[in-house]
Amino acid sequence: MKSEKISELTTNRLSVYLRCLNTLAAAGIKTISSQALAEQFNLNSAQIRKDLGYFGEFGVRGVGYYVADLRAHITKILGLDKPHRVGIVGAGRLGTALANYRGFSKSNFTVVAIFDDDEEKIGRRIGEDEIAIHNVKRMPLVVKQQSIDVMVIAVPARVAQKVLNQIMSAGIKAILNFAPAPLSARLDVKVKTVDLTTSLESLSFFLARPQSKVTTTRTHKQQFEKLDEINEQELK
Amino acid sequence: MKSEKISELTTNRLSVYLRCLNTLAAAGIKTISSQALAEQFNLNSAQIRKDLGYFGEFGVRGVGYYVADLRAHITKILGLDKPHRVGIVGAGRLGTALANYRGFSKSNFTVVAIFDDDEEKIGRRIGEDEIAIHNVKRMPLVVKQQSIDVMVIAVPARVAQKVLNQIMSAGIKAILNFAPAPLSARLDVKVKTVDLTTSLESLSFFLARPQSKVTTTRTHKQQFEKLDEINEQELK
DNA sequence: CTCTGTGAAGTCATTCACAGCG
DNA sequence: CGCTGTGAATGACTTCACAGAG
Repeated sequence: MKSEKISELTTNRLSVYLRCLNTLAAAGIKTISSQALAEQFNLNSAQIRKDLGYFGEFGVRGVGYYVADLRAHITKILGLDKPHRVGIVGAGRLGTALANYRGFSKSNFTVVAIFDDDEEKIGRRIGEDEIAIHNVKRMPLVVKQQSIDVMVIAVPARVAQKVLNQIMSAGIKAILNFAPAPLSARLDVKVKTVDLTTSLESLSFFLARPQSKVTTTRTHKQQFEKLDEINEQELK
Repeated sequence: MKSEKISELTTNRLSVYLRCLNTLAAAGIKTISSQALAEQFNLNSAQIRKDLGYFGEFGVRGVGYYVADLRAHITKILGLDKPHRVGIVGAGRLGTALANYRGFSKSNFTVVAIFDDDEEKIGRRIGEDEIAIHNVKRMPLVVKQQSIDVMVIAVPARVAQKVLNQIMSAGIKAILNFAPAPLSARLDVKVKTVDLTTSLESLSFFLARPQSKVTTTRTHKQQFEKLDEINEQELK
């Protein structure tokens, strides 16, 4: 176990490995080698070993990794053994869709509050879980009361920096940003931006020049494009 | 103008530059140097010049770039001068939220169809634009009729690969995937995955070890974290 | 004299390849 | 003997630094 700096590329991949292990565990597979794992999910075996190597020695030489064991380790590494409580700023379409999204719960994330500045919306409750919409001004208070540790920005780009500043003032250190805006944050605060506009525009570039193949970032290429093995399943 | 391979990191940044130029144009600024652009938006001036350099010589030495001119060039490079027609597979919460999202239109994207396999939903129309929900089996037909060139996957991970195969069969070459699943695609098809689970889990990792600073991918660091210049705006 | 465009250098990430453990 | 863990090699991306255009 070293104390090197861990790249975000590595943490992203750990999340992917965890997902793969979940699939394997569900299939009843008890043990797997880095090679088998790599082949099955289009990854690189050396990279798996290297990524895991930053955190310890979880494998057994000559055998591979015990699925349940490795799963527990990665869960711990990613801090998913402790629950996270999520707030969403912006009760628009995206914000409410995210509030209702059930996919987070598997990873121990629960949406517990929504914030907005629209008097019309404040006080209402959203979705089956009846999540309350609070006045954005009460954020510091609600963050404390509800023990929120992750905040999602789902507001227009125009006000994103202001909202980010409020979130930082409320003491939040981890933020998932959906606003297509360049944001500045303190160094002790982590902002992860998901930019749908950029994603689409990048796809548009690909369409605009089908001849000159765009080089995909290697990680993604491996993860998502298996060389030619087109596995055309029947149309449903 | 060279004919090198363009990295996806570059195309992502072109999209960001375009956004910055839009802001500048709106502010009435006619001309800007790579340095000024970099400072204003937390970018690196050499990288801006290098990125642009792959496509031509758009600047004027001693002056910088003409905002309107560069904007037109990048728009053309990204293929945003031609409209794109988008289909969404999955009429769940995420799919419908995306169908209603107005942010795409600025970039010349229009959502024209939704697909689902739920008989309850097929035939209905969604949102102000009354976008029809089609049977996913009719995808090849609707793709042709509506000239769809970009498809969004907003279905559960379980069926994502199957849906991707159907999309590829329908002749689509550019796909934005929201399903948290490892997908395989033909090499002539571009799949861009937006993985909310991985994003959140990566944030969780950051929270789990605040001591050892995670090294952010440099591009993002520059874009989103301006060294210490905390600009604490008043709470609204 | 300023700022672009670009080789060269530097930094970081991935893949190779193999020593050595179980 | 198979597979991990890891230095060494390769490759990709970013930043530096400066020649030369305007």
